[in-house]
Amino acid sequence: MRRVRFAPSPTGPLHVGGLRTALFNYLFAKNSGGDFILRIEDTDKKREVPGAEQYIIDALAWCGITADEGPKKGGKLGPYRQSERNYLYKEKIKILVDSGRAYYAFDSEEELSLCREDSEKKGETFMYNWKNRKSLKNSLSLDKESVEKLLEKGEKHVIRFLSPENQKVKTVDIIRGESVIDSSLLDDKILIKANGTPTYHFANVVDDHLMKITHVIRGEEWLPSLALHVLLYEAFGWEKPIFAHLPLILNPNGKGKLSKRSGEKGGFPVFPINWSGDTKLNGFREVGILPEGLVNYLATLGWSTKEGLEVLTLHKLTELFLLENVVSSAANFDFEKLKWYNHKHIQTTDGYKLTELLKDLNKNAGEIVKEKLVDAITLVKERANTVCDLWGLVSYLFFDPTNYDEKSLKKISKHGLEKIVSEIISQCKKSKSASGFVEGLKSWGDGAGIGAGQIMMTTRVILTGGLTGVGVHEIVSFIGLESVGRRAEKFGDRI
RNA sequence: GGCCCGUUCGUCUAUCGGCUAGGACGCCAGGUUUUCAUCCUGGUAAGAGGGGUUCGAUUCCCCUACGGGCUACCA
Repeated sequence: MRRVRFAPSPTGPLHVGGLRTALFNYLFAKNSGGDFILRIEDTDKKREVPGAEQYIIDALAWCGITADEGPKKGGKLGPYRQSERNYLYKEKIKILVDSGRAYYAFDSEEELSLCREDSEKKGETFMYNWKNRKSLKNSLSLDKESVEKLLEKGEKHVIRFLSPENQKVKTVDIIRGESVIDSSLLDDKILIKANGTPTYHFANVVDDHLMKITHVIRGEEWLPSLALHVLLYEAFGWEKPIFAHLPLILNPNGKGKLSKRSGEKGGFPVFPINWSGDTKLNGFREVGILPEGLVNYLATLGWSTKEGLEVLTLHKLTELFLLENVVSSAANFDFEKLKWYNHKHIQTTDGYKLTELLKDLNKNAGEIVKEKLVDAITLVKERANTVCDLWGLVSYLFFDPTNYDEKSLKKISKHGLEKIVSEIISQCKKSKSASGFVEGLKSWGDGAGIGAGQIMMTTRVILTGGLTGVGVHEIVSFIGLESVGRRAEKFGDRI
């Protein structure tokens, strides 16, 4: 059975890149009834942000993605926070040290940054590996006794992986295929930091093995580390999972990874839901995007169905998802297309649900009687791209226009205007229903020699303040003849 | 700089050696809507460049260019 994991760091709100990774993991697992595991990679306590873990869980839940095992949910292969698994890393690193695949290094950070500066001056990149490890301060260069003495003394040290000097490392990524890396280009990565906690590379491999992860699906930024991870598995003698590196999501112009800044510049969020940390941030939810729309759009970034299907629900996506159909090239984020997907999902969402969402998002809408608003929204929802759009589409059904669109005024003819307005007012008094009103106006027009189009356009301007909106008949029937009369009088006063 | 990954319409993508290069978003035009939008129909627009391999390359290989990622005691 497939077991996959999403392993974010709680360093801030989850952005769409991370969300897409989570989504693909989830779809892949659920496609075959496998397990989706949430693991919090909080080994770097300095960077941890309060509330971030909860945010990740909430954001995923909003999208309909729930973990089968995780820090809150529990599970038989926990704990699911790396900070609570240190005893396991201690246990496993011993295996590597004892077998000579890892070693103690006593170089201070200052010493190393001096080395880096030195190399940089020569136009080189400093690497801690087979080339120079013998001339640095570690258990390979020092004799056994002094190493023991240093350890006894409690001298600060890290534990590094001993990268082989001259080995061709074959890596396989099922999206990109095989690749061979020369291990002499690798450096002796730190596995255990001076404070005794593991780095990503070590914790990741140990946890994936212990949690019986079958497929590692993660962002492309990990591709350069794949050879190291493969070497780590081999050093332990563990079976490797299958690796898949997802292409990155880039800014709309293709320059750089999608970032908060580019979202600000382009006028769109990059987070699923609002973040209320030290800086407040809007999410897609707050600008009126449905989780169904976001999920659908994200799924098409780097993946597609053979049949070219476009509008799909989460449920349908899990049915159709194939890792083989994931592409290897990065995708530019396009808010316009997201809005189109959202538009499609709004059309199939019922008016009641949309009303609740709008009431949360818009204070004015919150004050309107729910049943009335449901009716109005049902009338207009097929036109909206976002939940927020709904308000603009529906407001003339509740409020008299306060001003009239210039262009629309020009379009309705000047002469006869007063006659039309007063006829509208008198029809309001005479008529019993919306259809009676419309019919009455039309037949009056026939007699007076005024075209029906002209009358309806005028009525529309009176009712909406412009030449927009649902059918005149619908508007009249929704707001009632009394309101129509009032709006006509207000309009009459204006001209 | 070094290493790695990538490159099909403006954007997301299809094509697994035979192509008049398909679909979607966007944009434009027409129709429906006595308005606007929705909706429908049509149009616009692409294989980065150069070498190979082949009867035939968008597809396979190499080089170049461009873009991206990594290069931390961050993940």
